[in-house]
Amino acid sequence: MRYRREDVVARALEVLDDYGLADLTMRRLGTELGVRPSALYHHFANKQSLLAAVADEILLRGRHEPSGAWDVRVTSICTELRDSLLAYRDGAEVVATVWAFGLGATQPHDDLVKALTDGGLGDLAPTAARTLLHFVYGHAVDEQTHLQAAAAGAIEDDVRDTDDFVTGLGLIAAGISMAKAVREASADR
Amino acid sequence: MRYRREDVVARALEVLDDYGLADLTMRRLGTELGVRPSALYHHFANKQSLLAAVADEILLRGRHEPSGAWDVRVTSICTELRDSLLAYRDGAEVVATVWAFGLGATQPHDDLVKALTDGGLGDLAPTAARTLLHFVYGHAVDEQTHLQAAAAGAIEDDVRDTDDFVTGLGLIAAGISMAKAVREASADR
DNA sequence: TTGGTCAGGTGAACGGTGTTCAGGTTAAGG
DNA sequence: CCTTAACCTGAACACCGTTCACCTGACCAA
Repeated sequence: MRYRREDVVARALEVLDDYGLADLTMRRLGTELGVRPSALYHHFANKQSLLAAVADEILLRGRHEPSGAWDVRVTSICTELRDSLLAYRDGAEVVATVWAFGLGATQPHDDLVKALTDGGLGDLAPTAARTLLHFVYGHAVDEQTHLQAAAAGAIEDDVRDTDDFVTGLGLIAAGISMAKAVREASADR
Repeated sequence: MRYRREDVVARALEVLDDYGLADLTMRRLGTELGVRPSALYHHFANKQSLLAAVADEILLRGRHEPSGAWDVRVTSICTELRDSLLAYRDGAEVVATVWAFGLGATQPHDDLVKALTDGGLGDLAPTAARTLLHFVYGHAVDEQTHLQAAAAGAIEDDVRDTDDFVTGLGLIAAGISMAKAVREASADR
């Protein structure tokens, strides 16, 4: 059986979801495909590139074209991003890492900057976008870590995480509209 | 030469700062101390425990007793936390990881919850604290990653990171005071 | 039909990693 | 002086990502 790059990514995503990031090794993925690990280097320069492709695939599968007023767009981008991250085991960590290393996963950032620019945030848009992203990634990683610890029986679960996310996001959204108001007031002088 | 636990932590912090997290291996640390790697397991159950101790040491060295009005206290906790994280190479990643895994580094969180509770945020305090922490950790990891990439000549540096931090922190702080105002207004009914 | 090209895969190795464990050594205290 | 406990050794185990020379089979042009 011969594989193409996209086949490898799809199988990697399955391994990730079934066994977790720690068990997503080149050897494991090779075994899963019935192939020596070295064969994977025909499709990816290194493991980081593989993970970058996996991250992009996670985002692609959960993607919705943003629409509506700028502020509801911001909220829905963040909420749907969170859903995407939580849809696969360790998805948050994979995507956050790839994004931090600048190897991909730029779609949510770009969408946010666009929505915020449309909202008249001006040169505050990139800062606001990164602030939102840091929150979404941080919260999702936390939640997924605790979820897994709870599944392993280490701690009891905390079902109020969704409320917590919505509340935290609302806090930042409020700060952003306040900054927008200040910006517009000073432009009126 | 025989060592105590704190000696090992101090040396680990030096290795981290000089060579980075990737080179902070049990073998490397052992060599640095003139000791076999297995000797380190007399002081720490595993590498994660070692890193947890290193994280706590990083926070301890940069610690200032928070004082003043609740809102300036929140700002200064976050700013000084950022300074602590950036004071050692890969410090942000180490502390953020340890915190995410729930193995330690709880001081900033506890300080924030206290300040926010004093500020009358009520049961919103934990959520607000985590929102702030996600921002500070995310921002610091980003900054440190890019700083290192810039030092390696991969990209040009971005000196406006401090402004970016202050702006982002201000955004969340504004959201928090707004939430506080809403909370107090609804309490007046 | 033949022959060349090349994406995809093999097999073996290299130099690392965290971790375990039975046993040795050394400093401190009764 | 002798015991106890903290500290350390040496060797191994089971992994990891990555490299490289070589092989294989499908496809396509002549």
